[in-house]
Amino acid sequence: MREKRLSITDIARQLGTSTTTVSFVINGKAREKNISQVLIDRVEHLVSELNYQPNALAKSFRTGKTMTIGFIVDEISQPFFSGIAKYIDEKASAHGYNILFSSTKNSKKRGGEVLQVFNERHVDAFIIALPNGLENEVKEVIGGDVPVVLFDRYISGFESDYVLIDNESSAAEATQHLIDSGYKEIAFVTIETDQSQMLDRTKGYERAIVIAGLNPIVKRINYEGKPESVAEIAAFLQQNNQIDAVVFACNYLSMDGLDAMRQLNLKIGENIAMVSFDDLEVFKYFMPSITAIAQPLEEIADQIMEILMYRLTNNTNKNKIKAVLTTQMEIRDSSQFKKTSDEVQPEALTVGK
Amino acid sequence: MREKRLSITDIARQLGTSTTTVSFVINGKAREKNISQVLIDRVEHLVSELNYQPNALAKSFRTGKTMTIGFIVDEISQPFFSGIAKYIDEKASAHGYNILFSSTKNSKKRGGEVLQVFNERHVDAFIIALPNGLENEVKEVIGGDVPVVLFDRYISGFESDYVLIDNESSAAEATQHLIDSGYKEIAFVTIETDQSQMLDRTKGYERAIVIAGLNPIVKRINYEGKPESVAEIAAFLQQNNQIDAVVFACNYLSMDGLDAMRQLNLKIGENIAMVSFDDLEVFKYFMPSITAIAQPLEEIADQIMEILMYRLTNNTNKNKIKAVLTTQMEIRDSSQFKKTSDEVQPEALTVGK
DNA sequence: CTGAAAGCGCTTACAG
DNA sequence: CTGAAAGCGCTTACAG
Repeated sequence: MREKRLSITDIARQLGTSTTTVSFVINGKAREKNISQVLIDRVEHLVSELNYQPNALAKSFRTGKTMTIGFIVDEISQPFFSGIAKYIDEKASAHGYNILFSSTKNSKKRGGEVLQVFNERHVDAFIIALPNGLENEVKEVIGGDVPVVLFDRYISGFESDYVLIDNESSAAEATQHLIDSGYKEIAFVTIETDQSQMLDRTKGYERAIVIAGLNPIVKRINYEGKPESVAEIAAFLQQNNQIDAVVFACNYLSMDGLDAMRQLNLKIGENIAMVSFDDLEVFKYFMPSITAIAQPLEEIADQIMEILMYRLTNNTNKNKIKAVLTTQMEIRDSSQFKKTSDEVQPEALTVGK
Repeated sequence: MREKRLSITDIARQLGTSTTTVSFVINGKAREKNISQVLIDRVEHLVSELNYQPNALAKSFRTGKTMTIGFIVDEISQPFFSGIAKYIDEKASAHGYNILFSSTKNSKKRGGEVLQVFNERHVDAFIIALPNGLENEVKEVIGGDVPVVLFDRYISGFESDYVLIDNESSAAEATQHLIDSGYKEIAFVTIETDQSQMLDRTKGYERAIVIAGLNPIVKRINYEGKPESVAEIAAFLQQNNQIDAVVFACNYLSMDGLDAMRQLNLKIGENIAMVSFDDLEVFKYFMPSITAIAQPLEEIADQIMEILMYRLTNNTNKNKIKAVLTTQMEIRDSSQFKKTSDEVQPEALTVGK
């Protein structure tokens, strides 16, 4: 099928006209180029009769546009990223764009390579959750003429279009919710990182704790792998057994925390409360269900695509666009009002296994 | 940066040689084409000095190869598909390929469009979880000269390379496990579909049930959306309250089932046992943890890529390759040996909200 | 209003 | 051993 494909020359020849005319008609520039209606009709008729499809490769080569968007994230299989990917794909497809994706594994080296490869492929735009330390590569590789929208995290001092959520106030809200529910020893589990979203979440937690006159208890995991993380969280909770509530700073930490608490035989909602930053569908079905800060995935994707489409059609405005979206706290059973010790049903401890 | 790019002509001119020679050297054909070592060295030296990168678009246009693989699934955000995507990306990147993805939303129409668009973009190969009814489109659009590997499901009578799992025996094994654990009224919840993987899973369930002399109880959800599905499952469980165990045929049904059981206040592992076809990380941390059939994601991706690389380098072998992988049943608490009624702790019913 | 033609940056058959 | 040149299928400045 691919071999016998028609070219624009075939169409022009059959019509006794020029490729110029055919090209103009096909690309909807007929009016603007003052092609006569008769010719337009003849071209359109033959094109649809022969089901002629222009060769996208030739077109890309000629115009430099690939109708492709590079989507670069830490790991595509993380629910947050695959959720964003879903909506980005929907919206990009509607505009005739397709998504080329790759995961950086949170590695600067791998991130640089992906950036380079996608740039060589001439993607028309980039959507990136950028690993730290890659600012120069982004600037250099992309060289200013390709639209880039960063999301999930920002690089301070790095000018770019951004779509973010209000991490600080969301974390503060989650913490305040635990305070309001009567918890006094509220820990915050995050990762050892300089990624902005994690720092801002920590800041929000600390702000709420300090205002309430409580002691901040922050645990920073040096993330090397799931088993290590689970062990570290378990050790932390064991060594600080005064802790009555935990805010986990992102969904994989919440997961690791659930594993740790299970291993320690801690009963969520009984011995310990928790809130997860990032919601997952399952959290609703957990016993008890898990309170979570839900990021507005579709809205994030919407904003990203809106900015991108704007840049793609009109990149003269050099003012950077920064969208900061709000989150939604889904209050569930894991953060119920704190039971005093005599309210705890002793038999509860025997159940759930 | 993009504007001032060097072309192969620049290199040739600076070297006083021809583009032919430069092209041969760059593409590693220098030896084969008997280019003298002196010339090779001079070309390589200048290329690396100027950091010359061939224009990928020109190359694709000329050769028809895009070093791109089209990855088409129902929905990229489903954990099974994003998990496969993760490994496919890793392996494809290692071979210099990148992944263009799109979701079909399980729609024949949308699937056909994606197929068409990716084909026009000249992807070098396709990896597809094919919606039913799209066999002709695949055949027509792809036209036989582009490698295609189908996964997750097969289309009976449609010859192609496949990577599948042994759905029937996996479902039989899961069912048998429930039988062995003392359950007698074991239901199977699937969707109304003619997709092979779901039919095979149903077959496996029925086989085990019949051999054990039990009554098959199959519920087929006409999947229209999550709330409807949850409601249907809930109604089904309520109307058939003799059911003491359920096998859910895929991960989103397991999720919906968890929601339904929660609404009915059924305690998993107490009032009702369950096994999920498809494992999720969270199932390990559930209270109780959920027994699941785990598909070997990385192995599936490995097989897909192995077949693809074989086809991409040597597509003369017309015999189709069919890989059928085995699953792993992760036995957890949701399918514990059935408690007799006096063993059930009555207070359990008051816990978990 | 329309067409002849150059040119994008490669690859490769062909000639010597 | 090496190079001049055609050609892939488009787009578009230019001429009329």
